[in-house]
Amino acid sequence: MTRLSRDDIIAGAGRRFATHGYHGTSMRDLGDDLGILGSSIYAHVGGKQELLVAVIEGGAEYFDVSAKAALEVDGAAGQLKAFIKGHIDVILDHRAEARTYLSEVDFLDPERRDTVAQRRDRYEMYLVEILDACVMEGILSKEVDVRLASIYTLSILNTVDRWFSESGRVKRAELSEDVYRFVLRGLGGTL
Amino acid sequence: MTRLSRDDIIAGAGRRFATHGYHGTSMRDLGDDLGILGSSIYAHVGGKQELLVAVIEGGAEYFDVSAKAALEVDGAAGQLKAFIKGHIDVILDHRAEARTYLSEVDFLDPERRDTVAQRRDRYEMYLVEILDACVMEGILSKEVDVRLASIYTLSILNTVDRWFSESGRVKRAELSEDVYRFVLRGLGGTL
DNA sequence: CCTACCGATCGGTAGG
DNA sequence: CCTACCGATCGGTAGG
Repeated sequence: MTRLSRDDIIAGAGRRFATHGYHGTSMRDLGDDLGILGSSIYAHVGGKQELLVAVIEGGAEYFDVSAKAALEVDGAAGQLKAFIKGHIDVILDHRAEARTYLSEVDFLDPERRDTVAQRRDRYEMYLVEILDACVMEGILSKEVDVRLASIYTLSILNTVDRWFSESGRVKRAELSEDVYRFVLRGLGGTL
Repeated sequence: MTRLSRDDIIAGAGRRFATHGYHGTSMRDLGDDLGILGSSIYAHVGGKQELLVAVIEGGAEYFDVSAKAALEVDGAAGQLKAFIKGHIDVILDHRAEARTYLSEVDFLDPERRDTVAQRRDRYEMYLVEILDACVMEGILSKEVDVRLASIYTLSILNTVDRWFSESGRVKRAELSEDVYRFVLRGLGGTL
């Protein structure tokens, strides 16, 4: 039994926030999960809100890293494919942080919430850029509403953790491929 | 200043739950919104959980009615169009109930939560039925994974209230049309 | 990380 | 629907 690290506490908070919500989680609940008292958590972090900030910014970071990597790929089609696969990997490999990031932002203090919202907008803009590139390369028609397309795509991607199971019928690689095909075709593109 | 009805209380609860979450809402918060004391709410309902049940089952009912109406339409394409338009109308005309239904189900008592989950599965089955009909009518290919298709479609539909604005660039009728086209094309169908 | 607390707020009730 | 409460739980702190 060694002492817990700050990261352990944050990871535990992420799991609780993702399943029970920020307001549905008490410091004592969290302590129980970690095998310590609720009050002992204050030896590692300043407070409950600080935990939410850490979890959410951790989640945001995963998505940003993934998007930036996707932009490095050659060719718009490859970028779109990488963006989709990257998003699915983040959401499934970091379920707690990703879900908290996607669902609990509203409970951040107003100022921090705005910052995170901007960061999320920027992430969406990466996808818009990629879709624009698809139009420029002639993979997608100029008539495509790229803004709507990015919203549809992210709606699908952000829900994956709600139904996907690693042991299910559909495999993860197939899913990425299928979403890519669905989106590209949906926009009238050529595969 | 006349007395509030039970429905007024439930509507108020829906608004609060949708924006602040079930656990982020206290009976006193709710009373403030309604212009009464938190404790006065107990003259109308048995408790907080009963409010959540009422809001969520109200939301579920709107969706069910909409889906059943869609199934009455002639032709699979028309049914799909009606299902999509109906879902968007429910989510935008009853934002509070719909959002609470979609986001706060986990906070229902276990038994009730299972019932609601079944109801939601049944709603998804309506869409699967419609997509199956599309395959049978030759609008969609037999290779289409109808289960995945229904998930993608509902993912898009369930997120609409998060970004759509009545005063925005895209009109509601255009949106329904656009989602319909996106889905049908995405599945390799013919418009 | 625990002991021993604190004031504030929570869901809810009795009685009118 | 209000007055006047109740015990339980909340986020958080002082001191070790």
